[in-house]
Amino acid sequence: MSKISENSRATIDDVAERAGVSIATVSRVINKTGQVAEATTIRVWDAIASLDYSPHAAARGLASRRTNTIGLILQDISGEFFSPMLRGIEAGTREYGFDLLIHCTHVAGNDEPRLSHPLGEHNSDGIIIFNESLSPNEIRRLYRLQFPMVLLHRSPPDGLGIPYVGFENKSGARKLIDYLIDERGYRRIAFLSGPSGSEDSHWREMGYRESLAAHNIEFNPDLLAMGGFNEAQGQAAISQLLKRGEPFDAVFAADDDSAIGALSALKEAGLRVPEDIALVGFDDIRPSHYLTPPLTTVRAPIETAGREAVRQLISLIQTGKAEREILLPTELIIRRSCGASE
Amino acid sequence: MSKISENSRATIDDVAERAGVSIATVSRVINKTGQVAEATTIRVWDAIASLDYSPHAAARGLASRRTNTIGLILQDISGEFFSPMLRGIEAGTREYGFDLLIHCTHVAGNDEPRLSHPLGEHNSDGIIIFNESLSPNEIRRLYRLQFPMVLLHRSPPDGLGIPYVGFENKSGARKLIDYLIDERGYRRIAFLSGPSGSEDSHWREMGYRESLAAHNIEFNPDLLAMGGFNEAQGQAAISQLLKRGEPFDAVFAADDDSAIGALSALKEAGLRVPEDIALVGFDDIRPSHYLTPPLTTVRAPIETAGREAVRQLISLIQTGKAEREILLPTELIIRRSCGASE
DNA sequence: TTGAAAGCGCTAACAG
DNA sequence: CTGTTAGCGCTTTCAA
Repeated sequence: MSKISENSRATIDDVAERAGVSIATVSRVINKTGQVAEATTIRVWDAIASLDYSPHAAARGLASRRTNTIGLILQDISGEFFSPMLRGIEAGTREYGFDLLIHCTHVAGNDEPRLSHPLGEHNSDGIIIFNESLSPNEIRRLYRLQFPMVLLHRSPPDGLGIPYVGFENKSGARKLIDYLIDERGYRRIAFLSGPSGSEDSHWREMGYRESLAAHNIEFNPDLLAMGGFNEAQGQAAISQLLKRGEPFDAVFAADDDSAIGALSALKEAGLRVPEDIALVGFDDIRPSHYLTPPLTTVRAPIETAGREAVRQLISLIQTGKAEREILLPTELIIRRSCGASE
Repeated sequence: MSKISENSRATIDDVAERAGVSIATVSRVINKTGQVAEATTIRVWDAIASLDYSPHAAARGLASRRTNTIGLILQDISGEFFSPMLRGIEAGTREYGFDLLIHCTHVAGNDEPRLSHPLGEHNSDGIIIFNESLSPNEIRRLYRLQFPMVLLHRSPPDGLGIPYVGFENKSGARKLIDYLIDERGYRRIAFLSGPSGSEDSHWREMGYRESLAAHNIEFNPDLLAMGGFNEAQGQAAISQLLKRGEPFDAVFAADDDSAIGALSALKEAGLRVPEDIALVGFDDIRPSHYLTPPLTTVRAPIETAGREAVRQLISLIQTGKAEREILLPTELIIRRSCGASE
C-alpha cells in the first residue's frame, strides 16, 4: 500500500519517490531553478500530475522566506468603486502568480492584548494600502522594515519614498468645471466634497477652485457641502445646502456615489436636473449612465489603477524598484445631467 | 547589540529571551493553550509589544497544520451582487480571526505543466465556492480529501454531503408573481432568465411557473428570454423578445442587474414602465431603489448569506459539523416599476 | 545534472 | 506551571 493515505496530501517526498529522484530535483523542476535533464523533468511532472500534488504553501514560505502572496488593506467594502478596483487587483495578482489576501480595518475589535498586524511581513511579500486604511504609524513601521508597499489613492505620509498610484484628479476636475462654465454657462457651482481626509476629494476640489479662478469667479465657501463619498451623506449634504438658501445652479459632487445621493436630494426638493440645477460627478461608476438623467462625470480608470498598483508592488518585491508616483489620466464624460442635449 | 537587526523580524526566540521564558511558554500565551501564570503572561505580552512581534504565519501553519485562512473561489468580480457578498464573507472571516484568500477562476491561463490548485488543502483550512466557479471534478477531489467546503448559491454535485447556503428563491419568486397577478392584474408575464447553469435562476423560474399554474395561467415558452445576470445580456434579451412580437404586460427579470438592462431595452423601444409594461427583479441590489422608476423586487440577504457561509465553514473546520442546507428567507419589496402607487 | 542535509519559525507532545 | 525537543514540508547551499 502506498504511503499516501486516503485523506492526507501527497508531499514532495511522495513525488520524489514516484519519479525516482531526490526531493531537491523535484523542487528544482517545480521552481524552475537550476538545470534538470529533460527526461527527469518529464518524469517529475508526471508524478506530480498522477499524485495531484500541490506544494504546501506554508512549508514553501518557511523555507524560501517568500509567501507568494500580496495583501490588500482597505477600510471596508462598499460602494460601486470597490468592485472594479478589486477586479483590477485580483487580475494583476493572478497574472503574476501571486495569491491575494484581503483585510478590512474598519472595526476595531476587542481590547485584550493581541497580535496586531493583520497583514505584513509575517504573511505576505508586500501589501497594497487603499486610502486611509492603515495608520501613518503602521506605514512607518513597515517602511522601517523595508517591507514592500504600494499606496492606492493616497500619497505617502511625511515624505516617505513609498510608491503610489492614483488619478489625475485635479486636471480631471478642472476639465469638468471648465466645461460647465465655458460650454454650459454655469457660474454658481456648488462643491460636494468627500470625507475630510480624502486626497481624491482634496485634489478634485483644487481643480474646481482652479477653474473658478481661471474664470474670475470668486470661490464661495457657502457653496461647499461636506459629503463622504457615499449616497446617504451626499443626499444629506445637499438637502442641507438647499436649506441654507445660498443660490446655485450646478453641483459638482466629488464622486458619483455622492452624486447619486445629491440627485435624490434635488429631486426630493422638487428641483429638476438639469433644468433647474445641473449635476456632475467623478469616477463614472456603473450606475452613472443609467441614472435619470444620465450623469455627466469624469471617468477614472479604477480597474487600471488597481492593476497598476499590483504591477508596481510586484516590481518592488522582485527588483526592489518601482515608480514613485503614477497618476492615471481621466476622461470627461458628458451626459444629460449637465444640460447637454444627449 | 540586540540580535534583532534593523530590517529583520523578531521571532519567537527573541520574545522568549526578552520575557525570560522558553518559546513554549510564549507559544502558550499567544495561542491561549495550556496554563500560564498571570505574571508570566504579562511579561510575555510586554515583550511581544515592545518587539512588535507577529508570529510567522508559514511557520505556524507548518507546525500546526492549520493555516488559519479560508479561501473564496469565484468566477469573476462583477455586478452589484458581488460587493455585499464579499462584505459578508470578509466580516465573517475576520470575526473568527481567519484570513481571507480570494481567487477568480474565469481565465484559463497558459498551457505549460503547472500546479493546478489555486486554493485547497495546501494553503487554506477550508473554502467557500461561489456558484459554478469550481468544476464538479475538483469539488469531488476535495471532498474525497475531506477538505472543508461550503457552497454558496449552488447545491452539491451528485449528492455529496457538502453544506450549502442560498436563498429561498422559489418562494420568493412565487410571492412576487402572486402579487403581480393578484394585486396588479398582470397575466402575460415574461421571464428573463439568468445564465443557463444558475440554480438561483432555475428556482426563481420554478416559483414563477408555480405561481402561473396556481392562477390557471398557461406557461408560455415564447415569453422566456435568456439573460445572464448582467445588464448587457438583459437588455439584449428583452430587445429580442420585443421583436418576437409575442405580447406581454410585465417582465420578471431573474435578477436586478438584468432588470436594469431590461429597463433600458424597454425605454429604448419607447415603452413606459410601468404604464405600458411592468418590470420586476430579484435581489434588491443597491441601485434598484434609485432607478426610474424604482424597481419592485425581492430582497435577498446577500451579505447575510456570505456571512453564514463563513459560519458554516468555520464550524466545519472546527467541529467537523455544519448544517447541510441553509436557505435564507426573502422579502417582497414593492416599488413603482410594477405599477404600485408609491 | 543530481543528492544529502541543514535549517526556516513555529506547535505540540512529553517530562518535570 | 514551565522547559526540551522532535518534527511540519519545503528550499537551498554544498558536494559530488
